[in-house]
Amino acid sequence: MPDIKHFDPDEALERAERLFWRHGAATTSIQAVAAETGLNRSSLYATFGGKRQLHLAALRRYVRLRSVPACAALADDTRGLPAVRDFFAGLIEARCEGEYARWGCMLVNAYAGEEGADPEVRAVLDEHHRRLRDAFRTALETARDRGRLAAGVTPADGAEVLVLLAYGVNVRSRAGAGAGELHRTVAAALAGLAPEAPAD
Amino acid sequence: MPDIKHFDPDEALERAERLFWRHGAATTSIQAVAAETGLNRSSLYATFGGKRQLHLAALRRYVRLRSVPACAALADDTRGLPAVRDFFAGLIEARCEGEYARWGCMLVNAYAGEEGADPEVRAVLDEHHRRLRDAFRTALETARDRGRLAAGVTPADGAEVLVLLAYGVNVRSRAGAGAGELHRTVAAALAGLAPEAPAD
DNA sequence: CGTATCTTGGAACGGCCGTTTCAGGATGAG
DNA sequence: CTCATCCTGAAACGGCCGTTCCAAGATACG
Repeated sequence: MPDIKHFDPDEALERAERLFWRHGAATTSIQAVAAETGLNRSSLYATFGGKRQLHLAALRRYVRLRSVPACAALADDTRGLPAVRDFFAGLIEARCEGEYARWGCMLVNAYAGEEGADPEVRAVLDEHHRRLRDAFRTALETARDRGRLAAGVTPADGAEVLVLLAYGVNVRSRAGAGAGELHRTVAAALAGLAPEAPAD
Repeated sequence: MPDIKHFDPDEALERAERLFWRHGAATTSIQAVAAETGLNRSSLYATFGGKRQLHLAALRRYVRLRSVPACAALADDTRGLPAVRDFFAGLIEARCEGEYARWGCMLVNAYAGEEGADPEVRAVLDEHHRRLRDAFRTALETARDRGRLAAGVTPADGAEVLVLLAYGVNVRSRAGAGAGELHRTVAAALAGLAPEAPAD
């Protein structure tokens, strides 16, 4: 039997993910990934195939471990608007404090970069957009069914608005917007979704 | 007397602006700008000083000729919410149709790229953010003074929400979102700003 | 026309890019 | 232990990067 890998591919991928997330695909070199992981370039090429595939794998890891769980938590939260409120609270926290502060969202960053032209990247971005929108819609449908959604708002349209709002939060947080400012802004936006006289 | 420039610097800057806008700073080379303008690299360096300064100059040109006029039109429009509605209509049109379709906003693109780490770039972005927010606030104050703003909304908070919404539109349009979808979403968001029973 | 001054074209710089190649070392089945 | 198999490290590839340098050309004053 052959030799076996001397490192954990997923741990290396996580390091690559962070570099791509923080600095973007264009300005992250294979050299930099090799330095960060402690691996030789040959091992990276043997494992992932090249920069394009490595970036895609990192993007998909980000979706799998960060975007999907957050959307699932939102979709599974049966409280209606409070679920939306907590989703944004967690988003702002993650974007403004801790290890990933001011990194923005890796997917939104990719939207704005040249890498968005790649069809496979675009597919990942579109899939994420749908997932987040559907999670918002589920939460808004719950709110509506309980009479806790403002009269003029449909869950479908409201969900699209909330996705754009989330994109805006991701953009602004990368430029250093404070958590307090973002919390306040999101609260104002969500206030428009609740009925004038909240039932609780 | 010396020789005189054999080209129009602002025309060259506009070509550079378009390249940076569409492809981003990291993936636009001086070579590419030279090819696009028909100029030699020496002329570019003699006129603009280097890639960093060229990119900054292009960014500032974008602000001066595109962002500032749009914000001024919004701030000078005394109709209140209809001014906001028309601002978004023009934005979506520019982002989805015509020459610059699917280029997004050069400033929002810069937010997401590595170039956002540059303090001078950040200053341009912050200035633009304030300008757009203040224009929105002016429009919302007008609406409020005429009783055409929903009860729970303050102009200051509403303006911040609208800026995030605009950022979201810019992000999504770059990924190919349709004008119809964006118009619909923006309309839903703006509906939340108007009083339940519109006065007109 | 001569000349001082600036622009221009083109070559050249070192350096990093993504990628490939290959010898040598590690592995585990037989 | 043998050996086929795969992995690793290091060197090398051509190519493009941003930038600098310099000779040749264009210009407008005297």
